Amino acid sequence: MVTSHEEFSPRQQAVLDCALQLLVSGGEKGLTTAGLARAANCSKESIYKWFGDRDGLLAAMIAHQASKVRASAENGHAMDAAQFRAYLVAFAHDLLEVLSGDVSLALNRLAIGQASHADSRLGRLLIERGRKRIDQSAMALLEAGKRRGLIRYEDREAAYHTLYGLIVRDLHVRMLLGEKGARQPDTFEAMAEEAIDRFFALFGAHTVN
Amino acid sequence: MVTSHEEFSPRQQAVLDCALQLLVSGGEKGLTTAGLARAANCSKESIYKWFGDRDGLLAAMIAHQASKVRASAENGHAMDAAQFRAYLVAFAHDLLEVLSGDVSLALNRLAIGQASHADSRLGRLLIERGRKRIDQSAMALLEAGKRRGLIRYEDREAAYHTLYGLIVRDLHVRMLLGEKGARQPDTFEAMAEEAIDRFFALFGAHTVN
DNA sequence: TCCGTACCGTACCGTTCGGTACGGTTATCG
DNA sequence: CGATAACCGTACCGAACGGTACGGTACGGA
Repeated sequence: MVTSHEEFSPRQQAVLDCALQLLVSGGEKGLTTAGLARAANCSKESIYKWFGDRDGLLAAMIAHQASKVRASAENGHAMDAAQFRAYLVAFAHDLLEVLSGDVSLALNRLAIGQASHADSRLGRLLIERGRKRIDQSAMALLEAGKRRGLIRYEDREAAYHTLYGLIVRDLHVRMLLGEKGARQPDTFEAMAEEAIDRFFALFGAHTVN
Repeated sequence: MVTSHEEFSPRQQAVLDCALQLLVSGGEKGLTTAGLARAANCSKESIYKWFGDRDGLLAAMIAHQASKVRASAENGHAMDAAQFRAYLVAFAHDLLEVLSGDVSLALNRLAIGQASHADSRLGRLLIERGRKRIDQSAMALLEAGKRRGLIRYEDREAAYHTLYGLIVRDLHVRMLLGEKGARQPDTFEAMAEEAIDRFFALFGAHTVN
């Protein structure tokens, strides 16, 4: 049983990467212990020794994937309005890129599929390890913008959730449902710009409210 | 194979309702042909005769559930700003109620879980039969508001998607992931009001842009 | 009354998958 | 060199599930 934040050996990480690839290509039904053992050139016995059981393997996959992305903690320096806006656009663009990624979609599908019968352990893990990081960095950015008088808001969380909604809309669910029209990364740039425009219209310091 | 829009006999509808209940309580793994036959007091043979195979059953469940909700086609009469706003708030509230419903969440989880390996047939069915209706009625409402000079926008779809994002934010995905904190229907009213406030701030006719 | 139809309940079959056990191989350490 | 440990590949087991077949029953129409 993988409890909290143990690190995995390089060999185990390779197996986890292989498992992620299998999950991406074949969905949950495409990820079997026998198939993983064959694809990763390891034995089923090792898989069970390392990860306990299948649920442990899934949890380890989420933890492993989450450990790959590092939070970008910058914007400590002074920034003007244009830079702040550029940061927000970049955040929006990155968010759309991340959410539309193959591995992200596969893991979210997996966790959502499990959410009904198995409590929601994977779902909580996914939110805790994957989303919280993004939320924190974005809210730090918002806080910096407010401190410099570039935006104004009462509730930081509410402002962030509004920003998120303006950026993502219903794209995430549509992509999760497999709608191909929703996955066009070449449109993300324009969508990011538009979302940030609207965000400034709502929270910009120059507006009336 | 259930092709397009055949209707189901009362007996078949009862079985489909039973299947939905099973899906809600146990997730996809909780819905087996044997279990459904036992719960619905019918034979497996009948299930296969009626719906072809398991996929046909799932598709029939989506079609059956979608056939329950009828589009509310009203607001043909004249309305003032307050009424228009009330309609929008009601739409937002209804949307949140629908998306947080047990059956809706279960079906979305099912379709999302299948989206990876089985093309995305169920996903397309869910969007086509469930969402399109909501989208159309909401956009008709927006159009009526624009015609009366209560709001202004260039692109109807863009305005609607923004409205959707302001209302739902990331609540849908969080509920799909099983996060309990996201499902608090007593907060939907306030969320709907806030979302519509922001929508008017962006698209209201009295604002600068 | 007889026949066909639709249906139920159960038994059955083949497959797949999670999980375990075992023999063989490599490598590190004393 | 001998021993212990880690690991691979394969075989194996039990359970569950999708799908099919069959006997029994109620009903409606000729």
